[in-house]
Parts: sequence; C-alpha cells; structure tokens
Amino acid sequence: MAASDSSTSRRAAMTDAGLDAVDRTILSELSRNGRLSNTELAARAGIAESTCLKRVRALQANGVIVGFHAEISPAAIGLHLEALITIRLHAHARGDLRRFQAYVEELPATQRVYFLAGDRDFLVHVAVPDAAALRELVSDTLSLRPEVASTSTSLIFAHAAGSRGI
Amino acid sequence: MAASDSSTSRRAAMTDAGLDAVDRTILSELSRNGRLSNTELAARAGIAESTCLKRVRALQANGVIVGFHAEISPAAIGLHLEALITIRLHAHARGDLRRFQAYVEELPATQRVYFLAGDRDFLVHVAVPDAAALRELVSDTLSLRPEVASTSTSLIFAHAAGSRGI
DNA sequence: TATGAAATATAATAACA
DNA sequence: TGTTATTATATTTCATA
Repeated sequence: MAASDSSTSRRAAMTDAGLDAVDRTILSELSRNGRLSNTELAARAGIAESTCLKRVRALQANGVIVGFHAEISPAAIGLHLEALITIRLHAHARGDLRRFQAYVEELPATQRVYFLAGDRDFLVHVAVPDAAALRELVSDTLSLRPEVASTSTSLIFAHAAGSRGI
Repeated sequence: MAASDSSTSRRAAMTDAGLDAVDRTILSELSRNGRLSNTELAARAGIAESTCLKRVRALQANGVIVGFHAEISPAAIGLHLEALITIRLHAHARGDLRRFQAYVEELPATQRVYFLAGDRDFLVHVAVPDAAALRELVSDTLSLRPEVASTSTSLIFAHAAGSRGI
C-alpha cells in the first residue's frame, strides 16, 4: 500500500497489488526458503542480483513481505502436546479485547492467535510439554481470567503449512 | 532426534532435547528474524562465528529448526479475506484422512491446516480475495467433496504470531 | 568434543551506466 | 534494470582447550 501507485499500465502483467511475475517468483521462493541467497534468488527469478535485491527490499517496504522467521519444531524443544483453544469472552468484557489478545499473545505456550467474528472470540494454537501443562494453561492461566466466559480445547494431531502457492 | 545422544551431563545447563542457553538464544533470535546474519547472531549469542554456524547447522540437522520462511501479508497480495473453516468428514471416509488432508493443503487459498482430535476433523486457515471466493471455496471446493460431512466457517478479524518465547 | 582465530570463498551492497 | 567495483559475510581450515 505504499510505493507503487494504482496505474497498472506501467509494469507488465500485474495481477494484484502491483505484483508482476518476477515478484511472485520471489515471494514463492522466499516463502518456501527464506534463507535463499540473493544470488540464487536472482537466478531463479531471471534477473540481475542488484535488481533482485531492490525487488526484495521494495516488497518489504511495501508490506508484502512482513518478515522472515525460522520455523521451530515444538516437539524438538520439548513441547510434545499441541492444542487449539477457542475462547469466548463475557459480553461486558468485549471492550478489553485488545488487552486480552495481548495477554494471550505473550503466553509462552502461544504459537498463534486468531481473533474471530462469530460466537467464538479467539482461537489460540498452543504448544506445551505435556497434558498437565495444558490442563494448567486452560484451567488456570486462561479460565481464571475474569474476561473469559468459556473455553473449548481440541488436541492437534498434526498441522502443516499450506501450499505457499503465491 | 539425531546427533546429540541422551547423556545430558556433557553440556552445561541443558533443559530440553539437549538445548543449552546458547541454542535457545539462537532459536529465539532466528524465530524473530530468520535473516539475521551469522555475524550478528554470533555476537548476540556470545560465541564465535564459526561456532555459531555449526550450532545453527546442528539445530537444522536435528530437526529443531525445520526451515526458514518469508512471512507474506495476504492482504498485500490481494487476499483481503481470511477465514477459519472447520471440517467434519463422514465416518466412513476417515480412512481417507491423509488423502483429504493432502487435497486441502494443496488448495491455493490454504494458509495452514490443523488435523484435530475430537468432533471436528480439520481446521483450515484460508485467505481469499473476497466473499465470493470464500463462498465458492466452502460451497464447492470443499463441500462437494464426498468425504465432507459438514463445514463451519468463521471470519478472521486479525491474527498474530505468539511470543516466540523459546 | 566443542570452540575460536585466521584465511579464503562467496555473497551482499553501492555506484554508475 | 543491469554491470562493475567494493564491502561485508559466510565458510573452511587448523590450532587449542
């Protein structure tokens, strides 16, 4: 929503948000492998290294690429149990949504938080060492909060990223 | 689960899966910024560059670091609507779970798939251009599959990563 | 076995056409 | 956008604790 303006005629074959085929290749490659070297990325995109560097920087400046992250296996660091917890807040606590969201985001077990429309306010993906830790998280850390009306927990057998098909 | 054996006495102050404080620093930094240079990472972890490089590679070889990925803003690439879809399969189709999971993972809209215990089989995080695309995804792409017994869709107002507190 | 210092190879970046 | 020159970084080698 920054640099590139709305005149779509300047660059060739743009589909969305001013992204052309080269940008899409860059996004696709970097979402699959965020540590791909600029050299290799330029080769795959069919452009010069300096051009590639500028493209990547522009994508970051324009908010298309939000960040780069290492994906850590929860099980490999002792978090053997993952769960999804849906949380409903009391109607009178809806004004504190942002504060509660911040609280949940800061919990060490939290992997991801979804703030939802509909009857459930939040869905939280958590990773914990064992069932006891999950029980404590749900029964104490979450349910004892005054804003929380109810929770519902489902164990996660497995999860996977999508196709990353940009 | 590879290289480092189970004798926890060799290295200092290990908490989980043979990870010491240096490893945790590395994981924490790289999950926050997956493109941190090895030079900077070594400085933050308080170790030599060559040592740092070996640590990172060992963490990858041992499956602790699964990969590195660019985080793309769906809205910035024209996917302005995100939703969570819970999917229940017919009891007789449970044997095809893996196949259905693969199908869902490959859909262009799919951001993430959770395979669950309990009454819902799957939860899928999707990103689509607009409401029409979401309707088509739910009504046709998913509900017309013979395995699918029912779906339930919730719009996502916002979502965020957890604290990444390794 | 893990570490670090130094040397080398590779890549990122900037200046300019 | 690409070519070239420069700087920084990644990586290997080897010595050490």
